[in-house]
Amino acid sequence: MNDETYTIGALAKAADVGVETIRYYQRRGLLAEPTRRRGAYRAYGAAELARLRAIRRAQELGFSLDEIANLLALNEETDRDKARTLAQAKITLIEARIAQLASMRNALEELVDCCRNTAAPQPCPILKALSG
Amino acid sequence: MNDETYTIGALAKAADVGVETIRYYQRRGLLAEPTRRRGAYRAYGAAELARLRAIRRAQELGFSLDEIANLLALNEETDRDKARTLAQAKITLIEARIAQLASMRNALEELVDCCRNTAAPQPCPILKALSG
DNA sequence: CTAAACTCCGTACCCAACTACGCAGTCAAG
DNA sequence: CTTGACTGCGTAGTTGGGTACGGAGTTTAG
Repeated sequence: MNDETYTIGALAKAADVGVETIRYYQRRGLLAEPTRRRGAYRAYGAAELARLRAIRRAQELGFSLDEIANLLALNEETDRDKARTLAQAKITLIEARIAQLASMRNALEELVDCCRNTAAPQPCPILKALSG
Repeated sequence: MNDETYTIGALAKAADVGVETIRYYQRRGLLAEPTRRRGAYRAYGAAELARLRAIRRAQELGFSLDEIANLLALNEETDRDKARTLAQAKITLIEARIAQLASMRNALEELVDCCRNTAAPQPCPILKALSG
């Protein structure tokens, strides 16, 4: 366990993911199957750690694993346009989702306000709105 | 097919859901199993149609089927506080999700802007940000 | 009366991204 | 050299909200 090679467990700890997650990424083709060390254990290096961290960063930006596979296959110099297009498309989707959530929130707030401003014998405006 | 009873297919069409969705809601306990008409077919009425519509409205407000089951079990007069509490909690969750999405969008926009403002020989800032 | 359309039921499958399980083989410390 | 942790592998289960399938039986229009 020097600074060049990790077992799967050490890599998982370093990248703060589960061992099964790494195996899963390999099955999905998101992470290359590494060379095997003595015996049959996988041996990983700094490149795999960096890639796992890149996957996590991309996830935090909202990309799916399929999209991440595409992104990470791009060339940093020659595929700038492709990367920007993918990012822009993701922004559009995120904004659509935000708008949808905002309209849910507004509708709910209206109902809650209405509920607060009417007295007890009247039926609940929230439940009323649902039932018809 | 008069105006009092529906077969499952007619009800599905009236509520704009699939036949399988109705059967699924019954399995989940969200919709009561109706009395059977002549033969072994289910016979539905206006109450079931109203309930399906209520389920769809609640879904549009962001509630899960489990939450909807709870909501629809509430009494419109005596459970006002419970309904308001549930709605308020949902608003809080929605706002948290919106904040998360907004921060994704901001990070992506920063990268896209950066990408647009740097020239071709430099590596793509988006891909750079991912890889480290 | 027959054929089409509908309904019955249970069960399996879909999406995404894991997570769990079980048992055999391997490795490192004492 | 043993013990216990770790790893290998394939397969199955999770969540949520359904959808699809297949082989019955039922209904209804012509």
